[in-house]
Amino acid sequence: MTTYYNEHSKVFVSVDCIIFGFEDKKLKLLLGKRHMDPGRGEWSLYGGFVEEDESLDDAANRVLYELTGLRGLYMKQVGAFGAIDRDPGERVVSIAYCALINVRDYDQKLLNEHQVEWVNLENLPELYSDHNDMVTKAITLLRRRISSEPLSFNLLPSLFTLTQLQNVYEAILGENIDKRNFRKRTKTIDYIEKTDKIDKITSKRGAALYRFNKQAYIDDPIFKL
Amino acid sequence: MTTYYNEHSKVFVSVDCIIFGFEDKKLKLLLGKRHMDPGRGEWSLYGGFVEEDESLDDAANRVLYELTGLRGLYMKQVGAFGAIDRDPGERVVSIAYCALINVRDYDQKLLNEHQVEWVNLENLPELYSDHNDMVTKAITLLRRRISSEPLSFNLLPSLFTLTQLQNVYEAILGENIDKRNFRKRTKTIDYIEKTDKIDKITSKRGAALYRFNKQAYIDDPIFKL
DNA sequence: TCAAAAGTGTTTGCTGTACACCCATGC
DNA sequence: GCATGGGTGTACAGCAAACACTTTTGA
Repeated sequence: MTTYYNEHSKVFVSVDCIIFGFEDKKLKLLLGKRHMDPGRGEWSLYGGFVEEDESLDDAANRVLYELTGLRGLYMKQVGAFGAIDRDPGERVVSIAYCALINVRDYDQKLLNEHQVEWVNLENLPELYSDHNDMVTKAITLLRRRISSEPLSFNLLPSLFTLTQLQNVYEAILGENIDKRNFRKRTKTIDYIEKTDKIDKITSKRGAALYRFNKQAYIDDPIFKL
Repeated sequence: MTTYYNEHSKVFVSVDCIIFGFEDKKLKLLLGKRHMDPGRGEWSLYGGFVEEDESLDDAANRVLYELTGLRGLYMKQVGAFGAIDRDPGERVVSIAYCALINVRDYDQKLLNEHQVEWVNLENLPELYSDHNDMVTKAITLLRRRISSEPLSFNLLPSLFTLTQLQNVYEAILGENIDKRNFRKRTKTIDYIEKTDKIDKITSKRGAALYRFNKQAYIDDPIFKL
């Protein structure tokens, strides 16, 4: 039961993107140093203000596109952050969004252009404002969801080996997984399909490449890994 | 990396409260009819604007207190809703919060005073704006959390019978639970304590009253029911 | 005496977990 | 020929699910 608008104050609303990537068996985050005040020089998530003509989701996708040049990425709202003085300049409410991208899809030139880099989650620096809280919450959600939703594939190329897939789970959950048990489980999942292609890059013997059959998942959306 | 504030537009930010209650083996929602434009007369969640001197969480707690006169209730953010035209009047971004309260703690007089009522979740009417979406998301989160966090106790009096507790789970999960298996599980949970009190209201024979020992939970916060 | 809710154990199947060795290849 | 990562099966335990009858008491 809201009361009349004009008795109330407006605030800035922004979105901040927690962008996860995966490389060298490690989870990474795309971070940059702020190049404006307040907080100039501090490590920060990449964000932007929500404009009049766009929804929150649109704003998050726009910001992500500006940074990566990629569209249609997996993205999910993490939550709204609204402490009074969370932004040192003005009152800004920010909606955090979490994205999962395949590091190899990300154009290296853009790293320099936007002055961002992939930072290992393990040695996360102190971030601007409440961005550390945002990251913490995003990781909690990611850990909870990774076993019941097919998110892991977003962090990998469309063709991947079972070892790569297992490495993603180990990085996110922060624990070692038994190889035989893991592969046994993948075998029961119909839409993790073995292709006839072989990856010869990471091993001498070569490893079978698998792919995620999205349509098969949509037809029977049960996931447990 | 946000750019300068004054290039951007401010918007109204509100909170909306999804208030769950439990009575007669049914989950209920506290709803009212809007008594102002836009949307006058439509069923709606109870909400309010976020003011300059309060955080989002503070605003949600204030709104909930205004409505119920109760403080310290369980409350959790559901998410931010920000479609451009979600509010027919002005651009308003709203943060949905979910609260769990014991219906018997709620002063009946306030029902009339605020013109709200408990509505069975099963026959939920069409709500103002995107409030149905908020409710749907809140229920999804509630279902997911009820088995791994001690939320159910918030919907019950401090002393409750195991049958009442089971009824809460059945109402939230929407399925019948085997009584013996359910009670077996409760027995393994140390902080669901049997008291020496007997409830003689709902049964002739009388049922043992239990209580949730919050401190014991905090000391060993593992929950699985 | 009957209706209504409380209370109580056992069996069975399945799922999750622990565990170690051979294979193919490039260098 | 050896170092590197790929690939495979079994046994056991613990948990989850199915299942039916007795007890108490107020009306």
